[in-house]
Amino acid sequence: MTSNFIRHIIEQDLHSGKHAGRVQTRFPPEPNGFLHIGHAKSICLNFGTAQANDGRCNLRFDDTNPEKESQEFINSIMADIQWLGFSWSGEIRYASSYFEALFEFALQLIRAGKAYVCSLTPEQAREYRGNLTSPGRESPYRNRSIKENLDLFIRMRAGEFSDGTHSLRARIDMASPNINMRDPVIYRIRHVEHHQTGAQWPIYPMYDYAHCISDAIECITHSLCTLEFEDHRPLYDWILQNLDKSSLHAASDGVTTEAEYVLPRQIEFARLNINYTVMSKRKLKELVIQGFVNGWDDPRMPTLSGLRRRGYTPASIRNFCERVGISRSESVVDVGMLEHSIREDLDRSSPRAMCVLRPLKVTLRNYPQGASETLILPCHPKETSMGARELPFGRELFIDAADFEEVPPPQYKRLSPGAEVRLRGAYVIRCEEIVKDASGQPVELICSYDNATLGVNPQGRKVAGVIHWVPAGEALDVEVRIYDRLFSKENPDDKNGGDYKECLNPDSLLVMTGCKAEPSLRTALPEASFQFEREGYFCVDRLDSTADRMVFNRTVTLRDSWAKISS
RNA sequence: AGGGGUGUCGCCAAGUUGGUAAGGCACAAGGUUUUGAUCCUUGCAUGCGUUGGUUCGAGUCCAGCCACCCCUGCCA
Repeated sequence: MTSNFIRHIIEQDLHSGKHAGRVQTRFPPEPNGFLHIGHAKSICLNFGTAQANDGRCNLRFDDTNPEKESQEFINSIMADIQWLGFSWSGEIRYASSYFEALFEFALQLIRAGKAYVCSLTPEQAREYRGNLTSPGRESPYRNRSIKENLDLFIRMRAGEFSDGTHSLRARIDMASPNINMRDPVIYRIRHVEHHQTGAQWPIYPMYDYAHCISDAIECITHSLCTLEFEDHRPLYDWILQNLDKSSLHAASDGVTTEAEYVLPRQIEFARLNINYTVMSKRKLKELVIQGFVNGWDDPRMPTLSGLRRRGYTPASIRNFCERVGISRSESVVDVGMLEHSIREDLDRSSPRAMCVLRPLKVTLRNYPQGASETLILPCHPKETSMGARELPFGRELFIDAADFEEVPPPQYKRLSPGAEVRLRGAYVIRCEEIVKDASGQPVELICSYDNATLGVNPQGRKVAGVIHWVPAGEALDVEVRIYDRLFSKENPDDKNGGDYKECLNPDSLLVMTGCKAEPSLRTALPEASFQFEREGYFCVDRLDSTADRMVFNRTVTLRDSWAKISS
């Protein structure tokens, strides 16, 4: 476990006794889309930090903008977190369940002269805000009396005003070089139903206002978020510091005594980027809505539900996140790192099987007509505890067309005319004749087998190549979906390259039908992973696979040093 | 032009009082192997954005410069 700056901060806090040894984090998604692997980094960080320090981690839906949110997303987020292997502390939290408290705190700010109702239109407000280099101007409503502000704000809540006519603003500093401090809006009027609170509220708090108070209510000690919120930290602190601390404590879930009640600290870290994919919810949503992929859980998507369907395991994703680390520098992680993580896990855990993607018939002419035998193959080369499976062997087989070359390139170890190759777990065969169709394509290989080579190497010669095969009669007809990266450019977000959708990889999905799988696969359950020997890791599609038409998704290929040599 | 950040090997990333650059991925070369897989061994930054300075000694301290990222939603 490599160290990082957040672990350092927590160690220091633990050492100084800042929170009396307490570590409380939270994962605060907005339910406006599916979780992706970038969220996994945050989940692992937040839940992992709590776990490592005997602390707790809440799941809190940051649901302050009902227009974009829905219960469907809440459900998927909960499922994904559990699938990843984490469990939140206590009940699920919602920022919306703090609406009443949030309203009371707003009243408190107004009474202290720290907030006012502004009646500028959104357009005017933008104009008054100034820009990056010039300061803003104070709103003409900035000096309304406390009494008037109270009256107006209460009427806002009562639903007397239409959307956008008024807003509640924090009274900070219109000349601040930090634009977030130029009297930020903390409440807006929105006459829309909320997925949790229904039609109860015509006003909704803004993120900056709701988030810090929600943290304080939940007695969060370390509020971990991504770098883009760095500029918001002064506002986060301002709001909490301008509220009466004992009233915050009173509204909190009461874990600590008054003396121990410490305000949460926001700490930012760099978000995860991976090459050959996009990581913004907006773009992922666009891919779904415009039909470039088949839903949020399309196996090509970097969403957790997509990765799951692709065959990624929770452990592989957790290991990946650990490997990538936490820092404050923006970076782009090579997708090879993710692939390494899943290969590492699946190599250890998945049983081996054979499946021929592009069947080429092989007839063993010296194998007795009508005869057959049953071979026993181990399910894993190292893990003997995984047992063995049976495989029928006979005169007619299928091998993969990719394992035969009529004119073999240098160093070729597979089958070619006159050459010998080992059938995995079975005999050594020699290719003696090629049967071709009208166009000259090989359709069948007539071979001989050496019946002295079952389980032993041939005498006096070395057979270096080993290829996979299935029995022709008993093989299962299956569909195999070959997935590749969704984008063909390393950085789809690169503005110079035009719209990110222009570099979608046209070959990101290849559906192969008529593939031949060994019969032991018949009982494979949805989501089960296998290594199809010499091909890669595949899983049974959890949604589309049926007993009479099994569907396997390619999770990732095996490392392929031959591909490097041969090209 | 203002504010906030970041720059250590092709990609991530450690480096906590200045003492002479962890680890992972990738890559390369060997070895084992009935998966050209796995596994094992070895190699891979006299260099830490850059230029100066302080010091016996600097990735770590100081100053200047350069590059890149974020900020002008009543989004989060």
